[in-house]
Amino acid sequence: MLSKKTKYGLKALTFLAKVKDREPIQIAEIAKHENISQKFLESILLTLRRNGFLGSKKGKGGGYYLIKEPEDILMTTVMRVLEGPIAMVPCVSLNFYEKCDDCPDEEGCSVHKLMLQVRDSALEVYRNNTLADLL
Amino acid sequence: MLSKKTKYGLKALTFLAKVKDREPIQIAEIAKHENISQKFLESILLTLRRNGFLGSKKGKGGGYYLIKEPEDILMTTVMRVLEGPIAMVPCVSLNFYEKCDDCPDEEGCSVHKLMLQVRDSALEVYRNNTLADLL
DNA sequence: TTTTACCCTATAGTTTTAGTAGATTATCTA
DNA sequence: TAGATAATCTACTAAAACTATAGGGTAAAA
Repeated sequence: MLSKKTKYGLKALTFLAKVKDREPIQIAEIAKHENISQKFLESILLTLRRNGFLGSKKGKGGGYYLIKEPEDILMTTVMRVLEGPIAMVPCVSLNFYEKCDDCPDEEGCSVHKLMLQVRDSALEVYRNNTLADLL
Repeated sequence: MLSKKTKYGLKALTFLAKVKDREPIQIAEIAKHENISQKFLESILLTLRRNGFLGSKKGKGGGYYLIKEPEDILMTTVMRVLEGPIAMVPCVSLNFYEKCDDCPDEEGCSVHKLMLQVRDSALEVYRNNTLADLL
């Protein structure tokens, strides 16, 4: 299942991508427009800022704004930041690899075999989609 | 993330698919061979039996055995039984569809758009793999 | 001094991953 | 045929992890 964190994060990004002249939008406004718990959204926007997608401005007239062009925001990056590994199993993860402790033979593992294909197919989708494609 | 339930279930299925003449294998043996908690595996095998993948036999010489040919066991079915919906969001699920309560416009939703592609790509993988392909 | 993002903590709820205890059924043996 | 044994079956419980959200205070910008 996609976490609400990711869902909300994606919605916030697409919302901000539509804003004219990238002027700052307040958390409250995004939350209201997208039906998101404001406090939850707060933490999501924070991680999006820390990971280089958004900029922020404090005080009156402040808020969040996109600091990249939507065309340059790949879904692979967004998903990894918000949702974590794209692979469904650590032993087939490119960026978060970990050996299964219960599995002696990775090459002979049926789960490994299947999940490798699933990872590749998901990866292809995410690589072929930028934020601009979702608008 | 893939649940351990699914992971163990897949491992058990591939293990049983390799058994000569489909003779019954005890839970304990599968659990030991695949490093799985026996009691947990017990409940997994039960749902696999209830869903028509396995047969069981009680008493001495009893155990579980495959009742279909591995070539006839599609991963779509297995995944839906063990893991649940293949879609990451209910609003793009074929078998478990549900409307998002926070989302007024499904067609205009960026998450919907993206997850539809992810679902289709995953579905293609699962459709192209039977249990036999994992051996 | 108001407005906004920032930061930390707590918590209710849910899901996952088991573990415990015993009932039930089939087979084997005396 | 009776009883012992071997296995699945069932239900309940529980610990742990994760998710989603709320509260309250701090810092910075206007």
